[in-house]
Amino acid sequence: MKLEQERIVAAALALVNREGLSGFNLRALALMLNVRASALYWHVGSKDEIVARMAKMLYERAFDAAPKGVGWQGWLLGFGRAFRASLLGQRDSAQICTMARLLDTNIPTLMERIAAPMVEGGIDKASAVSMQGAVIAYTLGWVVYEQSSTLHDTLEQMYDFTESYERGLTAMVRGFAADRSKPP
Amino acid sequence: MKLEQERIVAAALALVNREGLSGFNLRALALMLNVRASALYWHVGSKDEIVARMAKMLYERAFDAAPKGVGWQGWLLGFGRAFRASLLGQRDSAQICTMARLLDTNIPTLMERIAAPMVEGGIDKASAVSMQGAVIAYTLGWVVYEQSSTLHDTLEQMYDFTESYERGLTAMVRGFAADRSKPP
DNA sequence: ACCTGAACACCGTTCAAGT
DNA sequence: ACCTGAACACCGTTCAAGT
Repeated sequence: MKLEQERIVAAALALVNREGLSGFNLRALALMLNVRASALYWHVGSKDEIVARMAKMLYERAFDAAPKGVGWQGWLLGFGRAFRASLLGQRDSAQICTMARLLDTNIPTLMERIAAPMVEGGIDKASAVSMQGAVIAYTLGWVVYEQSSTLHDTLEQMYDFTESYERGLTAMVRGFAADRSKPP
Repeated sequence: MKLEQERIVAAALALVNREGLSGFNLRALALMLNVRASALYWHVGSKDEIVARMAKMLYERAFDAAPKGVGWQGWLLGFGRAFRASLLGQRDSAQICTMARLLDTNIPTLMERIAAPMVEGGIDKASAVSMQGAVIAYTLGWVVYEQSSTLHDTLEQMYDFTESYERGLTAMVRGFAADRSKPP
């Protein structure tokens, strides 16, 4: 039963990769699974829930790919890069994350797990979640523009996406480090 | 004729404020203007175009509200805050900006205008657009989570939105300043 | 337990026809 | 020039009915 949900989410991500988010609908999704659209409702509550699970998958991929044991600054940098890579690996992923209404049950566990490497590094939990949230927000927003069908080409000829993302990321993390070295 | 388009966009923003983005449809929008949905197509090309114009409005409000003549670092900080304020003043604004496919004609002029205060401050255009883009991305991403119906309450009890946004913003801008003081 | 078939209300968009 | 009325194809979702 859990397996069926994961099959649905995987098919949904593949469908968005092929057709784009605007071409993602339950009839086409059901067709990929050799089933009718109404059959999906046995395994999943709504289209919104599918979108939420897609977004969760993108966060988890980032968490799994991010290098561990590199200190809290290294973790912030690594998770940011891994999150961007996760998003760039999936078409319209930034839109998916933006419109996803993550389930209340998923949120605490997901945030705990992501902030854990920082707390272990000696950062208080409030600061950890706050800084982590800033890096995630920056990365998501960055990919919104990088994936924008109308903005991508124009932006690309003004600066290199990876290089500029990196500059913003390191600037932010360096600024956080400077912040924490001044107040005891 | 231009006036009609602005009336449509204003009504659309008001409708989203009342009903949310999911309740925003052309029949309801037309009703607000005492007209049928099909009549909108005389003044505007599509629903997507209306969304693009809504997003453009949000960027312009930020630009107009941001303080001028405060140096390039002050401009980055001021524009970031003004953009966040503009977004928070409109329901579901982050979603609007994310899904908006800005028209190609608007992009160059809009970006030129936003980067102009930095270029006047002695920053080369490529760096200006890059740093500006990072601040915009961070702010948009931040408000995505701040406006998220399922995340807002959980995040609010972990940290103060305004204070944490401010810490991320100043960290990034301070990092940019440190960057530029080292390489000549 | 799991799926189909048919239907429901709703949506963006088009277009002939009105004024 | 600007709008209406009616229609089109499509969508998420529900639910009785099948197996």
